[in-house]
This record gives sequence, structure tokens and C-alpha cells, in this order.
Amino acid sequence: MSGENLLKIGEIAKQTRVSVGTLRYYETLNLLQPIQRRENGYRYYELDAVKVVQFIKKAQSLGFSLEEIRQIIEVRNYGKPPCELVQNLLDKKIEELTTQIKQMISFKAELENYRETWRINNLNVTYKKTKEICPLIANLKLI
Amino acid sequence: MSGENLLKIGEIAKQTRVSVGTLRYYETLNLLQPIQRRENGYRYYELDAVKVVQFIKKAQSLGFSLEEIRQIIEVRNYGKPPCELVQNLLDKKIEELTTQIKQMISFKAELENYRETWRINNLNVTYKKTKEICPLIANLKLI
DNA sequence: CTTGACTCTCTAGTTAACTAGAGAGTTTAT
DNA sequence: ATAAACTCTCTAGTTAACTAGAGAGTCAAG
Repeated sequence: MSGENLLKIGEIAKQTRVSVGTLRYYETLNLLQPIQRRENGYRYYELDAVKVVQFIKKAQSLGFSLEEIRQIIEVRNYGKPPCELVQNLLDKKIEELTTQIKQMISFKAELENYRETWRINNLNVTYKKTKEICPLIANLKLI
Repeated sequence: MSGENLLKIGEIAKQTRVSVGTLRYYETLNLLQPIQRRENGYRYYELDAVKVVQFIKKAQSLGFSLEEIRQIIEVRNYGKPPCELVQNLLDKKIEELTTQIKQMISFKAELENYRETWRINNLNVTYKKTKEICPLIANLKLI
């Protein structure tokens, strides 16, 4: 038995560092389907399942919801999906990403500005031995 | 009465497009405090409260949790906070942002790659009048 | 052949970030 | 002076993404 190339849920879990419970949860959301169930009821997955899980995690870390990820994966699993819808979906995601990246870059610049202000002030404090530890903070203007 | 320069919760809500309920919720999380409560129990906010709410929304849209935002704001409200902690907090955020931005850029490139693949394939389909609508999708390899 | 590690299903709990609604007092516009 | 609009508190419900646990069957190693 089991001379085949399939993985049980625990092996997927180990390889992806995603809990068994979470993998089963993904299944209920149609994010990840085992390729077969055997008589014992066990889930058996293709090797590719590991990649799917990794994709999910990656997309998730970038702010995609599981529902959005499901749509992307669904589209990918479809033999013959409506191409226009597919493209529109992707286009939307790409545009969102573009905007988000821009925002993050400018937000980062703002935080760096805070930091720089503090750093300079800290130097002053050191030299002048002011009683205030971080006097600038009170004067900070929110973005 | 009310010749002063303070805003009631509804005005903050209107200006920020954040619901009154959410503003009160923010208060329970120590994200936003009215500058005073009058005999009637009403909350009265400084004009700056609008900026605070906008800051919250912005930071939130960039993936910061309300708890993280609370920490940033807390630090900002402190008269004399421990500068090192403050700086470490900021440094951590900036580093996180840097990583995230990098990831998003490469993820975006990957999605663009998908799109491009599809676009080319679509052209082929059009020219060849293949029966398959989007044959490439089945062959897509997950990232 | 038994023990420990896995697996199953199903129900319920958790956290974050809200939203909704009841019941009551307050302000404002006419 | 009264109705509409606003405010208050408090409790409870919602969604997303999980996590935990009970109760039971299955597999693998010694």
C-alpha cells in the first residue's frame, strides 16, 4: 500500500508549517482539495499541494483575503474559465498592489522622518543635558 | 453655549467618514480621547482629532493593527517617553515596511507575468479560433 | 497485538474590528 | 414647546481566520 506519490495531511502540515486544523479549514473554503480520500477517510494530497499552501501564505502576507485567494486559485484550477473575468480580476489586484506599494513607500518615508527628527533631538539632548528626555515627541505633528 | 472650538462626535464622524460607533470603539482602545466631557456626558474633541482618525485609517490601510497604531499614538502623546523604546518601535515598523514593500513588488511582478501570459495566449486563441477559451490557465504554475 | 501517533468529524471558543439595537437623556430648529 | 436629530451606555451580534477539544477510528513499530 501507499507506494504512490501522495501526501497525508500531516506531511503537508510539516512541510508548510501550517497546522492540520488550518489545512482542513482551507478545504472548507475551497482553497485546497485533497486529490483523493481513501477508504479510511484520510485525505491524500498531491505534492503540488505544498506549493498551493505556500502560495496562500504568501498572498495572505501581502494583504489578500482568503476569499480573494480562493478566486485566484479557482480561476487557476478552471479548465476553461471566462478569460475576461479572469483578466479583470488580475488587473484589479495588480492595480491595488500598485497603489498600496506607493502608499507604503510614502508612509515609510514619513516614519523615517519621525525617526530622523528624534535622532537629531536626541543628540541635542545629549549635548545640552536637557532635563527633557524626548521633548520633540510632544511637538510631533501627525501625518 | 458652545462658543468654543470643539467638535462633537458626529462632526468628527462626518469629517472622517468613520462611524460614530467606530469612534467610540476607538476610545475604548485608547486610540482617541475626547478632550472633555460636559455635564450632558457628550464627548467633545479638539480639531486635531480629525487628523488622528485620518492617521489611524491610513496606518490601518497599510496593514498596521489598531494595537500597533495605539502604541505609535501613545508614544506621540507622551510628554517624556523613553526614547530608546520609541526609536526601536519605529525602527521595527520601518524595517517591516521595507520588507513588505519588497515582497509586494515581486508579487506584483509575478501577477503581471500571469497577465502577460494570458494576454499572449488570448491572442493566439483569437487567431487560431481554438475551442479552448483559456487553455493556458490549466498549465499555470503557482508561484 | 498493543501502544502511540495520526486521522476523522463536529462543535465550540478566540481575536480583531466593527455594527446594530434597545432604552434613555439632550439639543436644536421651527 | 415639541419633534427630529443627536448623544449616551450597555449588551449582543458579525466576519475572518483560526485554534482547541471531544470522541472515535486507523496505521505503524516493536
